[in-house]
Amino acid sequence: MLQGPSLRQAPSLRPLTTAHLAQTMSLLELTSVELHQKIESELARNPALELSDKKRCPTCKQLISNNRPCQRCSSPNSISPDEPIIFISPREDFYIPSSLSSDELPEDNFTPDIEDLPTYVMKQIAPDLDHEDAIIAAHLLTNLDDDGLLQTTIIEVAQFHHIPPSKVEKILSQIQRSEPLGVGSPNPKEALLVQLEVLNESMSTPPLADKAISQGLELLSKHQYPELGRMLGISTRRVQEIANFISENLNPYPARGAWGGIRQAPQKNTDVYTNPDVIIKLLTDSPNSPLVVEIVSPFAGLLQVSSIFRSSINQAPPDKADQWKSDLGRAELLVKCIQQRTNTIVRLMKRIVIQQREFIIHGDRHLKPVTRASLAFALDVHESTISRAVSSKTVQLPTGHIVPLSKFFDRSLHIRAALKQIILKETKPLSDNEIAKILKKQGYAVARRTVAKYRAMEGILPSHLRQMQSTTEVT
DNA sequence: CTATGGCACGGATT
DNA sequence: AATCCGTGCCATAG
Repeated sequence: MLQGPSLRQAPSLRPLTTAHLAQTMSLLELTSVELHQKIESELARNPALELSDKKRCPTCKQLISNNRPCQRCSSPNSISPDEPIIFISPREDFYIPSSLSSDELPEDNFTPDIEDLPTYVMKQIAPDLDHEDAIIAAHLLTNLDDDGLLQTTIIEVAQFHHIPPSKVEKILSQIQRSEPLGVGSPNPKEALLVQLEVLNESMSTPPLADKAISQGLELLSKHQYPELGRMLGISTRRVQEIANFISENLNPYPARGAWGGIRQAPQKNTDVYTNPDVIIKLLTDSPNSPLVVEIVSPFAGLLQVSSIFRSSINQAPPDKADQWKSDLGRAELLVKCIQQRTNTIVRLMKRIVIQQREFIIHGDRHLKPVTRASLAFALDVHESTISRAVSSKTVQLPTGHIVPLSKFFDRSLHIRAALKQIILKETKPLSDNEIAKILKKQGYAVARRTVAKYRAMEGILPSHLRQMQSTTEVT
């Protein structure tokens, strides 16, 4: 043992702190779903961990220790318009398997109540169907999951009704083309393809986007853009554009945008388009109302070290003593690190939400370019901390769109939004050079080459191909 | 000749 | 240290 100069801490504490740091870091990178999984597996393995039985306020889901309503809900006067309301939502109810959820799922008063999905869709297509078709449609619609994806197969339905699969297919494609677009698709991939196809009728879509989805969805969701680029024979940047377009305009889980639900069990979790980690809403319809920021943090406040386990640590059988001890340490560490993770995210989000209020409410054009580094400075944390916290997390905006948190750090988003407007308002197709000039007038000094890049990123065709296409409607 | 896309370089960002 | 992004230069298409 070295006699180190520092006597401030017991030697055994040393590795604990570094482990602590390391784990905090790695936890920070996890999305809420990933964290949820980790906690669950840890709960199953580690007897020192348990979930407390604290109740949560039925309206705001904050933890409450007794039967009093939580302060936040009982004193709504304390909110000032500029201060965002931030709270941490365990949301564990959404992860409960369907057997329990059907009747125990509490009202979700963060999303507007709408009629249930099957009837909503049925109303749209009913006029086009005869009686027999309607029965099939109903059959299909009752087999949707909460994401709006089909849980049965075409063959199965066809056999059930003794009709050719092609007929079922036809009806299904009608369903897929109604709102929410892509509903009834058997998988996210097909949902995306349908959406892309329909969208293509009204606006320009990036070339090869269909191939990227049909052949490279795996790579796409893993962000392996260079890889995918090679596969399709296009540049990485192109792939990036496609990916942007998809996350902007398409939704692999058709019902989720309108519905905003969080479910989804062990599927692939490295996906941008899955459950949000943060949900931002307006408290009221007024654009001046404060923002409500819900930070999804699985089991927040519920996970704790079992006090029974802790107090009986001394009575451990000799052969198990080490094991117990390490379990206890592990549990304490995990709880602490999760707290820290949550704390970091809360501070981060608070700052972002205040800074980017305009953007959140009024859209892309109002995003203030802020680098992670400057935010790190403001929050007095290391840059890498911000990077980790931002990477791979997603936010649901008041519009219902789920976007990557990194969108808040897009340096050129506001310019691209301005560009989109210019194109939208143009009467004759403007060349990149002309667009660059207009942008310059608006205060965005960008090179003509850059305009071309932005244009491509937004999936806008070059001027000579833009000619006749917007004859549909202009108001 | 003009408009655009590819490639590559250098500086900023992570 | 690795990656991203804006730009300039050049080739190609119309």
